[in-house]
Amino acid sequence: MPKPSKRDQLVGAAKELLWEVGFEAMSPRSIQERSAARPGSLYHHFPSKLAIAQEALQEASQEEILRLNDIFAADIPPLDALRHYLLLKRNAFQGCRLGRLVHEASIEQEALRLPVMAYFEAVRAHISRSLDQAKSEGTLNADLDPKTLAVSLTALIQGGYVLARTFQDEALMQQAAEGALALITEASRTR
Amino acid sequence: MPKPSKRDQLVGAAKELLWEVGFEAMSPRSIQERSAARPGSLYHHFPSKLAIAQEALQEASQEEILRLNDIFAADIPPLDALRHYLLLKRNAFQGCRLGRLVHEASIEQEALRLPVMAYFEAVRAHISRSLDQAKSEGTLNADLDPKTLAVSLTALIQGGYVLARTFQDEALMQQAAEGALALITEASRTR
DNA sequence: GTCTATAGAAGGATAGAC
DNA sequence: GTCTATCCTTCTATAGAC
Repeated sequence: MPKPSKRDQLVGAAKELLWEVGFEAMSPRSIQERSAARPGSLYHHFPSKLAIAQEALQEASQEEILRLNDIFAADIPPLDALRHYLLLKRNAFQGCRLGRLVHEASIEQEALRLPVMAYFEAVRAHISRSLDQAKSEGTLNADLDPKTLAVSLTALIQGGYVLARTFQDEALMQQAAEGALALITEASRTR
Repeated sequence: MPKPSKRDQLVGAAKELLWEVGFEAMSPRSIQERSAARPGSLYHHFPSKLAIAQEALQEASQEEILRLNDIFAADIPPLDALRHYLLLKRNAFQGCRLGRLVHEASIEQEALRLPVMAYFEAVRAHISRSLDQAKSEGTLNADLDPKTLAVSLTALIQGGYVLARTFQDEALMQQAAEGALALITEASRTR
C-alpha cells in the first residue's frame, strides 16, 4: 500500500467528520487539523467544502452499499438475511453514516442528497428482493406487498437511530427491529 | 388577547426556526430579525441561545403532546386511533418538530434532549396503550408484545420523515405507514 | 425592557511564496 | 502540491445609553 497522498488524507478526515458531526458542523479547519494539512492543500484539491464533502459522501455510500451486498448475498436464505440485517449491531449513538445528514438544511444540495438516496435505494431494493423470494418460496404470506414493506423496514432502522440517540439507549434500536420481526413472523403463519 | 410581549415574540420566532432549520443553524440574529427585536432584548430575557431554545422546545413538545392526546382520546376505538395516527398527513419535508433535532451534536445537552424524550415517550405510551386495549378486546393477536411494537411504530414514523426528506417525496411516509398497518392487520387475523 | 454599538472568536475561502 | 499569511463575514454575546 503506497503512502496516502494529502488528498486521500483530506477525504479520509472528511469521511470521519461527516459521520461524527455532520456537514454543517464540519469546518474546513477541522478537516485540516485531522489530516495534518493546511488550507492551501484543501483548496488546491477541492474548490469548496461542499466539493470535498461530496467526494467523501460518495465513498461512504459506496462502502456501505458493498456491505449490504455481503449481508444480502444470493446464497443466504432471504428471511435469514433480512433478520440478520435488521438485528445488526449498529453504532446507534453516532447515527447512520448517511441518514444522519438528512435533517440538515444543506441536504437540499444534490451533491449531498444523491449519495444518501443511492444508499437508501440499495437498502430498500435488497429488502424488497428478499421478501419477494420468501414469497415465492412460500415462507411469507402472499397478501403482503414486498415493495411497501421494504419502505417500512428501511424507515424502521432510520427511526431506530433517532430513538436510540434521543434516549441514549442502544437497546431501542434492537427493540424496534424485534417488533417488526415479530409482525413478519406472525403474518407469515397465516398462509 | 393582549398584545404579545417582545419576550413572547422571541420565543415564537425560536419555535418556528427550530422547526425550520434546527438548533445549530438558528442564529440569535435570525431570532431577532423574525421577532423584530434587538440583541439587548434577547439577552435581557435569556442568558443564552440554549436557554431560549430550551423554552421554545418545551412549548413545542407540550403542544405536540396535546395533539396526541386528542388523536388517542379515550372514546376512540384503539386500532382506529392508531391507524389514524399512522396515516396522519405530515409535513414530511420539514421533518418532525422534535425528531429533526436529534442528529445535531447539541442534542447531548439535556436542555434540548429532555423535551424530545418527553414527546417520544408520549407517542410510545399512546401506541402501547392502544395495542393493549386492542388485545383485551380480542382485535389484536395475543402473541404480540404491545410495548415492543410501540417502539417499532414510533421509530417507523421518524424513519418515514428521513426517507421523505431524502427523496423529496411525501408519499414515502404514507407507504412506510401502510406497510406497518398491513402487517398488523395480517397478524391480527391469526387469532 | 428595549435600544445602539461593539467585542472576540470561528467560519469559509484566497493570495502568493516555496 | 503544500505551505504561511491574511481577508471578509457571521456567530454569540456584552456594555451601556435611553
